[in-house]
Amino acid sequence: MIKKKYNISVEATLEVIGGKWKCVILCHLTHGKKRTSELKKLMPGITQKMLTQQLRELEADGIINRIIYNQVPPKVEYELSEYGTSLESILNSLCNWGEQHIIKEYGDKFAVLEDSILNK
Amino acid sequence: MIKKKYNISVEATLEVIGGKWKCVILCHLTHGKKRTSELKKLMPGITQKMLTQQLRELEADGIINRIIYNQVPPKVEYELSEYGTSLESILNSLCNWGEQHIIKEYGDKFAVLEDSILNK
DNA sequence: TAATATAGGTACTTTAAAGTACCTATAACA
DNA sequence: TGTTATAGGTACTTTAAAGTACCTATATTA
Repeated sequence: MIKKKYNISVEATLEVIGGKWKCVILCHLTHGKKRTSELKKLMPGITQKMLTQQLRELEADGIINRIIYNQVPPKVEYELSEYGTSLESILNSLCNWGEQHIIKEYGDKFAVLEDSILNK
Repeated sequence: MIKKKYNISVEATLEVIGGKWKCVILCHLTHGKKRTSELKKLMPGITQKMLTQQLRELEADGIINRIIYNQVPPKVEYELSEYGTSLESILNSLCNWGEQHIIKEYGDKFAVLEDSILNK
């Protein structure tokens, strides 16, 4: 374990949930455990490689659990770990803020949020 | 104004506060307004260019105010705007989570947080 | 007169993040 | 037999983020 120096504690948070995809993945997982293929459908823009890569990193940081079912074709599910749930309120706040921001910028959210996620 | 499509609202949040520096800058500004040179001291790793660039973007998104004093040498201060304060609780949570995470990973925060920020 | 402090601009380069393409395994089923 | 579904690995390439180096202005002070 290499001891890094941080100038402010938020840097440690960003190491864990920073980047383009991790918050998105985690927000989806706040709504319950998901299979890899479900996550892919929820995130049309992500590639297989990036999805697995981000999931591996989140797993390594203890944020999510990987549940492997021994069957063919393979089935794997991901869920927030107990530690991961300590991020839940932050993730919800980030989502809510985004929604309000969209409303502020565009008037209503229906104009810019994909139908797929509004019909939930 | 180009209408973007988001697959999840948190993407809108990340557009505003994502990246390596914005959360750090904003966390510092939650403790009150700061001059450019103060921010540079608080963030030894950031370059002049990145700092100004990030500040410009945050200003463009309405998150911070830029206060210009007409004097030489120049004096400019940055503060959270009224809209920016809607992020305050998120920023505090992100800092607190990071601190807890550091403690979890390293046992105590003194080992990895720079002295400069602990002696506050 | 020349140095200092402050804030910032700009062209260019480097690095890290992300993406593309192609590969694996295997049971079930048509 | 060969196609499908699922999850994932890997080498390589592209792109965007970040960094480097060097430039500006001007009142004040030594």
